[in-house]
Amino acid sequence: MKLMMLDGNSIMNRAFYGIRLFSNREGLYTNAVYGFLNILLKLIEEEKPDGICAAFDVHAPTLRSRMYQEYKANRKEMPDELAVQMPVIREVLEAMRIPCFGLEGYEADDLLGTLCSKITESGMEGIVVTGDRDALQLVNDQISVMLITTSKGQTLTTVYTPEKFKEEYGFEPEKMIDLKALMGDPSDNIPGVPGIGKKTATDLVQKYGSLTDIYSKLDQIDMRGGVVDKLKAGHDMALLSFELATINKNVPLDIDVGSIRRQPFDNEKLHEIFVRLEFRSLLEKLSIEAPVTDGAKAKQLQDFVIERIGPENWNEVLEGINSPVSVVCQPHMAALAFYRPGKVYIARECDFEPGRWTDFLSIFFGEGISKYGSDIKSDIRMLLDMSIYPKGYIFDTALCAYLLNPTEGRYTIERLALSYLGIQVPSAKLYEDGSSFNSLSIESQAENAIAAHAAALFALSEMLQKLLDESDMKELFYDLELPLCTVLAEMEHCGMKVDAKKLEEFSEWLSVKIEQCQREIFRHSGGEFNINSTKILGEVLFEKLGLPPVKKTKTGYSTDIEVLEKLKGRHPIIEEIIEYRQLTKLKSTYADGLLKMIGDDGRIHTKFNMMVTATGRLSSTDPNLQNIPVRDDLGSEIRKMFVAEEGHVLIDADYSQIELRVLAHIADDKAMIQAFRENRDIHTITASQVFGVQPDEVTPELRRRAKAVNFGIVYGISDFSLAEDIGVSRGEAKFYIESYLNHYSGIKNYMKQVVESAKETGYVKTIMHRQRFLPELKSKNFNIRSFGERAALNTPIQGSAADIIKKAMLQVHRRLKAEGLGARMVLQVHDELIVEAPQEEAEVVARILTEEMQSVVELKVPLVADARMGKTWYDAK
DNA sequence: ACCCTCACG
DNA sequence: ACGTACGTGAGGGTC
Repeated sequence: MKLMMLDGNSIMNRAFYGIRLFSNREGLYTNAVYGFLNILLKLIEEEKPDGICAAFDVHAPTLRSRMYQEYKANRKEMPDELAVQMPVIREVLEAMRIPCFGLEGYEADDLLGTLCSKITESGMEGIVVTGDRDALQLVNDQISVMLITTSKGQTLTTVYTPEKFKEEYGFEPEKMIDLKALMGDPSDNIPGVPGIGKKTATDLVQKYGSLTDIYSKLDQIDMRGGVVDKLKAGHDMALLSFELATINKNVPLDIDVGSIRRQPFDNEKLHEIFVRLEFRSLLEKLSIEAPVTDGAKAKQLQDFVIERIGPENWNEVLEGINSPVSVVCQPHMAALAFYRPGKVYIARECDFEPGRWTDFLSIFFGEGISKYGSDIKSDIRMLLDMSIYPKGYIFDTALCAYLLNPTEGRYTIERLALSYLGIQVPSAKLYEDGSSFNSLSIESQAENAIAAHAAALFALSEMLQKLLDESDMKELFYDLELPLCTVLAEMEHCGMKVDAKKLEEFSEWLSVKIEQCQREIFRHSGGEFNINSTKILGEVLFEKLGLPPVKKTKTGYSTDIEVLEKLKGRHPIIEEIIEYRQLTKLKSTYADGLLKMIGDDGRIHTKFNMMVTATGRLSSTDPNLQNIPVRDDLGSEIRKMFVAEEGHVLIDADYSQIELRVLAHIADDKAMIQAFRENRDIHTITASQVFGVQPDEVTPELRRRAKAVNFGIVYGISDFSLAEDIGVSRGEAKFYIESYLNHYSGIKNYMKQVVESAKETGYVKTIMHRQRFLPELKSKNFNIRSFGERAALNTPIQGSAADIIKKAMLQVHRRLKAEGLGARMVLQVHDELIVEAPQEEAEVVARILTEEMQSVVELKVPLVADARMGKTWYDAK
């Protein structure tokens, strides 16, 4: 009979600090609960205990706090983000039928100690799980202690048996108390003997035994560093700390340890809790199904028949569709399922004659059939790749859920069904692997899974449409985001032409340079090593070569560009490393990275993601074409490899200062509005105002500083960071900011007002009503809260600029189509649009671009866009 | 899986 | 007194 005893507070603490902070959609922090459960589930699996229980601290004066009043006063307060999770874990443990103990006036330690002594008496076995080394004093032949540590995000467990303890510490487990008495516990603010650290304390206990022994043999102690004097002086402290470190094993706790047995979880309750906490992976791991009795919705969703569509009946079925259906497409489009209330139809390519499949798809994806989808941009892209031009999509659950809360991360049918409907649908993996779908039988898992997804998608569409109707984002969704799906799908489908040969040559040239550079580095360091490893590079620079470490990271020496710049001139190796970094970055990420992505058509087809950013921007992946080098000469060579098709040109149009213009508009700042209306150089004007000189007296250096201030304002500035950035003193930076805000008083007011309003409502909005929730603003943690404030300031600016260029994309797309041009939009880079156009359309297209980009919205300042053209992206920029 | 570094707006 | 600018994605190393 083995009983596992959890130190609730301690494990929650480890979990909290071991995992990055996250919360559910309601802003309830859940990371510690999540981490706790992962640890617990792993332990249950590995240790297979017969019984489990947990002990918690109860807020009340404890014996320890009475003994040592400073103890309580000095003890670090539990952060609020963790405190709110304590009742939640209690609730979860109750649903798992794991008894929790807490007793006023006693700490969890003491309860565990008492349980252990009961176990020892009754001849059972016990294992204490905790993150607190104090508990090691409980180790004996029947009791082991599992110590949980988190290091670099990994959770490690070490089981201490008497043997293991002795091996590590060199004395018996119960002498742990004597050790603590001498060395104290800095994390708990227990003092120990002043001047005696871990090393000396361990030596003392090993050589002389218990605290009593040590003090009775003081005259025999032969150690350096005035140890004996320190012991004499700290005697009282040692006695007090001994008391504090001793775990009470005789708490009045009326429990029969033998009766604590594992019981089946209350799955219904767990399901309810996990849905609320959004612990989808745990639901899956524990195979907890939704309670079927959970209302009509769940029933309706399981209440459908599956009908196969084939060559013989598809015409008839499609003709009978007169209301929206929800469609789930399988990757590669070898199969699809669609739902109308009560019925799921499944169509598979393998059931159709060659060529007939696309006929079917063309009709199904025609205007006549209204469709709900999930991530329809991807579906449209797939269809375009099959030369089908889909129409009739009227809703997208993923996109809608993203608008409702853009910081959630993923918006799959599975996840949305869980959080919006409280329903578990089978994993999409069952049908997403196309190869298996073609070989399955009617009742197979994959078929049921895709059908269940289609059904859930329908219910989700109805629910999310309602939520959208209640929001003020209907227009944003139906007139901007939804139509943009087609535009982006077309851009992905079209792709950008790349000169593979030139790119390969560049890669080879880089290889040669890298080798030279590497040789130089090895020569300077006097040996070979992996320059890519920051760990080893740090050792070489700061230990072997003895250079001064400028800055540290969490895990060691920092070797980033800022550090290297500071070390420049102190050793010739530094410049070589800077060059090496530049060359290898270019080769691996850009030259070789892009070469891998060139398709059979000689073009690169990036993916534009609409549901990633917190602000409403797009992002680009596989490959990322939004971060192609431009800021330095060698890097921008890459842009020469992006070329226009034969007889075509690239036209690149970008907004001038869109974020500052948006800021001037939102903040309604008279001075900045005027500057933009007069079409002045904003950084020069800023410099003139902040530094009190005439505009024509603004030196390049002053303009540079003003530019940094302008950027800083947009990001939510601090004097410290601005000082770092432009290399002036903090005081000077502070003066710049104050001066700036005095001249731009509208911006000063805006900064104050937007944060206040966000704190009140919990969210911020863009000019087109895109919203972002900021639960961070409620945090008691200064850093988290400050982050929330900067995000509150920045999101309306960055997000409104994103709204604007998205609308511009729709208008440009429509114009190009309406005017029957052969030009195609191929790329968007946040404030920049790139179009590939037949040579003869160049001038017309350049004009369309600037016209449409400038006219999307009427702000208090003009929007300005400039277009350039060339055979390569380099030339067009 | 996470960290560091570095590319972009 | 805190710790230090917003938003992204990719590659290579480490554990």
